[in-house]
Amino acid sequence: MSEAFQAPVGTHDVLGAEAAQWEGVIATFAQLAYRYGFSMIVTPVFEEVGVFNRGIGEKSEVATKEMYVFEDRGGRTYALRPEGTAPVVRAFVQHNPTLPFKAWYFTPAFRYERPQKGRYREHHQLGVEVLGSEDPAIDVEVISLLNDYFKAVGLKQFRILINSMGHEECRSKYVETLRAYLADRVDQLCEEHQKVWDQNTLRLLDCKKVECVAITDAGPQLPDHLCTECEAHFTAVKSGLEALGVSCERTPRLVRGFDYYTRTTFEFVSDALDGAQNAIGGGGRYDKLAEQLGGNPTPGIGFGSGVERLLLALEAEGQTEPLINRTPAVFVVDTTETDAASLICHELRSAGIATVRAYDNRSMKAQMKVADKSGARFALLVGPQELAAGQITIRDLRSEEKIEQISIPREKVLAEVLSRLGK
RNA sequence: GUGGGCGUAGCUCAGUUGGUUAGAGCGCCAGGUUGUGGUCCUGGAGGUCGCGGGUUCGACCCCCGUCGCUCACCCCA
Repeated sequence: MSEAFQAPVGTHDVLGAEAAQWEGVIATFAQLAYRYGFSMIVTPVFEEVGVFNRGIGEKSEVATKEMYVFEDRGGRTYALRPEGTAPVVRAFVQHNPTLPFKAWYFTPAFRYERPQKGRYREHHQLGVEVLGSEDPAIDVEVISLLNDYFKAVGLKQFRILINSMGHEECRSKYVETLRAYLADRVDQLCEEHQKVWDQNTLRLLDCKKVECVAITDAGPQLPDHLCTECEAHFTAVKSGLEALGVSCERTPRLVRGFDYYTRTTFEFVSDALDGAQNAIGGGGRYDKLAEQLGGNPTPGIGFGSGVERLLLALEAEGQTEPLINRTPAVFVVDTTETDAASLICHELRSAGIATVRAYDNRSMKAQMKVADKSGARFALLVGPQELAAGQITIRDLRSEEKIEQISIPREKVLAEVLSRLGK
């Protein structure tokens, strides 16, 4: 046992019933993103470290302590992506596509942290990015998409927190005011922040310690420092969402971990999940990011949503049924030791019917047991009798009381199965 | 990075104050039913008790270390 390998710390294999759930939530997202006019984008899982450092902030927790950074054999320094936005913006800058550029993705993300419930070293995100417009209608569309998505997968107990960081100027003015205010009260902060309060001052707003909450509550507030344009933008987003019947709570404390955010930021939180890891999706505007990554100034907005967290939230709400059916329609039982099963399977599969079978010439009883467990609707039986008579026996595996089973000519099997499946 | 809990069959777990061949349920395989699943009955396979060291006449049990899992802090999806 000690000789066998296992998945690295903080990573997980997804298989079996869980995999069906993954397929369901991913397919639902892809479908919805298509409806909203997004195309899929695939970018490398690793990038030059600068892509992340410049975007999410060199002093941010994620960049300083949590990135998987490595040097390749050519001496280049790369990082495994800790989040999904920066790579998309990098690709956008590189290819300069027509605007607006709307892309969705499904990607793993890597952060070197201590794993716990709802937090892993490798997790997966579904997300979208829109580049090329600062129209509040886009903010509305992006938030509405995520809202529709969570509803589509059956999530009920979630809320939307929204805030505006203002553009660069509002933001830096506010940070200055806040720092000045805090400078006189450092000793009243929580132990941890007394040491690091001037490193990333905004993050202090996110501190849950009573000391910090009390001080920041009494201090200068972010909404009071927005310029008229930023406040107008925020108001437009808010009313746009209301028009769609999407309600959200303005949360001045909502300060997200990446430096690239400007103006709108938002977070979807699940009330079915315990406090610490309750964010199931989050994002915001990043109007300066394209520039920071060497492109033309281009506003953008997007979100990332954690698949593992979403699944935890669904489970916490008691919803464990996959959104997609992955049980086969037909199971072929063959005891003739010929290629009969192989031919039937191929014929049905070619006609679009999910068909499975047993292998290794097992007894009919054994094959029937496997058929039962497969969840297939029908079993097609071929034994020496059927082979000699040119027939196939079709048996309904779902009939609970009476056993329903008839034999039909071999050449009529496809038509019979299709009609029984209502196709 | 810091702290708590836990590592016994594929899974969920028992295992008496350390005492001889380590158990159950589920799952798996075979048979009962010489061609037919879901219920039932019988039998079987499967464990170097995470790994390494120590204490002891003797360790799954006690001690130390290590690896892993898990929960929390921090941070975030």
